[in-house]
Amino acid sequence: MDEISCVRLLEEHDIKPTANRIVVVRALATSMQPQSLAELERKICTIDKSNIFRALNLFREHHLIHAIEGNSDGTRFELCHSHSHEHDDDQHPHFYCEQCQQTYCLDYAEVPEVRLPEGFEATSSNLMIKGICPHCKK
Amino acid sequence: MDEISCVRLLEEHDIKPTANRIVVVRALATSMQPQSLAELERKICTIDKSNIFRALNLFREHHLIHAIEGNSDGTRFELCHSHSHEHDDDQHPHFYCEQCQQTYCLDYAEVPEVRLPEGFEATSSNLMIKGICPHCKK
DNA sequence: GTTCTTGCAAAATATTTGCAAGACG
DNA sequence: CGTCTTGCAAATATTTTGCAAGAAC
Repeated sequence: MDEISCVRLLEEHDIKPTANRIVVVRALATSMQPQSLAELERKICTIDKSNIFRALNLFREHHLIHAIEGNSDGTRFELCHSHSHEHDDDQHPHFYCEQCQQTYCLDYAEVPEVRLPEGFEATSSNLMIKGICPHCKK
Repeated sequence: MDEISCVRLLEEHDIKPTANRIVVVRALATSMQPQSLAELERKICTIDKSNIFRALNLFREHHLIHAIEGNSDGTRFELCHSHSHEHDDDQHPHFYCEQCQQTYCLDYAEVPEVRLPEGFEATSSNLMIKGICPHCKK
């Protein structure tokens, strides 16, 4: 994804496209897998981690990215596929390789609905499958 | 759960039932919800956190408890319902209340199978639903 | 000038390990 | 004795905040 597209993406989500933010979005956009703060920190050595952190929080508030938890190692982030500015309706399962610790998106599949007991109200759901990926299995 | 049952539970999983371990299992057994290390630390003020930590790790290795991730705040632990010593086939969804930060077991439901791409091999899965619980909704 | 953004440092948390003393057999 | 367990301290890792300098408007 080029710089122009990154700027547009930020603006679509009402985020002022500063130099740092463009770099962070681009790092997310060009990653095949959801990235953790630590991974981004390693990739983007020109920007301080506190600013990557702040950018991620901002992106999250503006529904540009969403967090994926349950990876064993920290939270990871990926661009929302849906373009809604209000909420993120794109929630697919993920696969976490216990060997190489990569998180893969299983975006062909849906997270199935679970009937909740009376009074519970869901806002999001997260299905994490763990195991060994093809690359590590060999 | 009384002390005798706790001892038996430990022994069934080939864990030597020391005084500390009995206290930790009991704390887990008498909790309605999965507990985090921090919560256990607060409940069990007689035992150092490093030992609670080591007990939890040991229990996990012996498939007496399993970890539940994706709570936003750290990992939580609950007794395995199945009595297998080899692996844990009891994997039900959980509900995390974003208000009170409690994790509820939805143990009436199953975590549905997701078809994985060629070469991926699953060992466990974890479905976490977030939202507001009845108690906080009022 | 006022507000927003940035980098650095450091606070606050959370997780994990080292080690010596003690318990257990 | 030798092994396992425990408590305390401290190392690590992770997440988050404070603040002053600079950029943007």
